[in-house]
Amino acid sequence: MSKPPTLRKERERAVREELILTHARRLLLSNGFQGLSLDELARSIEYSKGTIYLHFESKEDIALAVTTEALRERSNLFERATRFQGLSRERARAIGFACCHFMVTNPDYFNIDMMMKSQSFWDKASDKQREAYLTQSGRCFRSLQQVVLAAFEAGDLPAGSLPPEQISMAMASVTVGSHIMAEIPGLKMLAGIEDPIKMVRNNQDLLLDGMQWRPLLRDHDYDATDQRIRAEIFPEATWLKPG
Amino acid sequence: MSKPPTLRKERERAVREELILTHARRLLLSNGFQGLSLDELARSIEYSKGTIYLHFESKEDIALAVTTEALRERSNLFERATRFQGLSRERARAIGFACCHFMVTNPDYFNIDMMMKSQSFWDKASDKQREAYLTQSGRCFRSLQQVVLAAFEAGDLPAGSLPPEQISMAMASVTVGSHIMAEIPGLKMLAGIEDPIKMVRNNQDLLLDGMQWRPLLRDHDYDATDQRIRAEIFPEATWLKPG
DNA sequence: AAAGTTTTTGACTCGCGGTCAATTTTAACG
DNA sequence: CGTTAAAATTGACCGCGAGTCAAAAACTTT
Repeated sequence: MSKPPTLRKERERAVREELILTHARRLLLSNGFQGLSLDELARSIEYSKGTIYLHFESKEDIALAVTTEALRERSNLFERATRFQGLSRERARAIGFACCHFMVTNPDYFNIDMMMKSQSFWDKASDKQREAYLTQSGRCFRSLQQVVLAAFEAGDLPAGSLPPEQISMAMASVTVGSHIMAEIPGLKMLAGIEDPIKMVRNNQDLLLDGMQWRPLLRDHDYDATDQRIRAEIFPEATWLKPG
Repeated sequence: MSKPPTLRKERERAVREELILTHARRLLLSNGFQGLSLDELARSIEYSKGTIYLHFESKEDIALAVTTEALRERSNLFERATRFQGLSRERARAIGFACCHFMVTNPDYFNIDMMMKSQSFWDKASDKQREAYLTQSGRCFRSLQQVVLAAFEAGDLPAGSLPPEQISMAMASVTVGSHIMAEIPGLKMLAGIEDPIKMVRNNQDLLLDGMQWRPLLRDHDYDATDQRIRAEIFPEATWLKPG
């Protein structure tokens, strides 16, 4: 009994799965979830529709997989951010920086991600994809939490004010909310928001000041911190104007 | 030429439209947007599917109309909140209170509302419904803005820190974001959030403190303010524990 | 009560997510 | 090689649901 080429088969399978996801991402971003047609996707990848279903349980499953891929990238950015050498609030700022960088790099990620939150959507995805998504979410949250805990240890956050989890949640909340508000076309006009990223970061600053996370915005040159973050951690972030 | 009964017809038409919306709301909340079937809706209202299309252009149009109805109610709450007699930050708190009250009263509103943000959805709605939605959004925003401007006039917000629109946007952002984060089942477990409303309000407080909106949280008894808000403006808000 | 007008209908189309029997490709063996 | 067994791939097919429109019903006018 010769060793069957199962390894090669597995590799080929993985390659094809990536092919599906690559094209699915493209179609998702250009047409949205509703507009993503599995017949079109099958045509794109030059395999039949049935083959797609050897990899994914449903259309929702595919979308969740695409989202998780992006989320994994995001987690990587967060982990890089936590490694910034500096004050605790500077490291928090590095995570905020990572958020914004991800936002710029994946401008349509949030639209898909928001859909995941609905129960009916979640239900139609496979356990495997759900688990993968939660794993990546956990990585993001843990990076944030790590920085918050370090801030308490350093005495940069007033002890006993709020539990660390709630501080992490507050930071995530303001970021998500700001991003959503920035995307609404009507309100952008109404409220005169010109730069979404600037709004997100302003709101993060306000929240962190509200928590008394030292040094407060007015007591430190965070523009200089941004330049260091970019130079030392995210040199690819060309959206940050130097100086 | 006798006056034809156009007025009666118009009234009947309006009644039927309301009938459609009432049943659509019920079905939307129980089955979600995907799960809303127009055949089922037609059966519910005891009219044919064709008749529904005399009132609305598409399924999306119906969902938008349902959302706008809720948003109108929300605007009413906001306008009532602005009438609270007190310090500027107390009035801001009254709006936050209104948000939470609306959240409790319409627990599934946000899920539908989030869908509206996607371009493909918005495109399929009629101009009429789009306009109505924006009108109500504007009312909400203006209530908030009014309170912010009053705060500047009273000197409760430091002049020159941020433009008033950005302050309003920040408040809206943190509220929306907190609500979304609170709804994620996995993270609720992960971060140990027990009471979503409490989280929303905590985050609002942190943001307002960060803006230096006086009196700061620690300098004032806002629990007492809440009791007054409930007593004077929202007696129907039974979710706020007294004392 | 007949003719004209408006309102209402539900059978129909069309496109899509999802399935599975049939077909093709690949591996196994003498 | 040729043959056969197993695995992989396919695309015709199904059911469902949004949206349409010719025909029927209801109503108004003369």
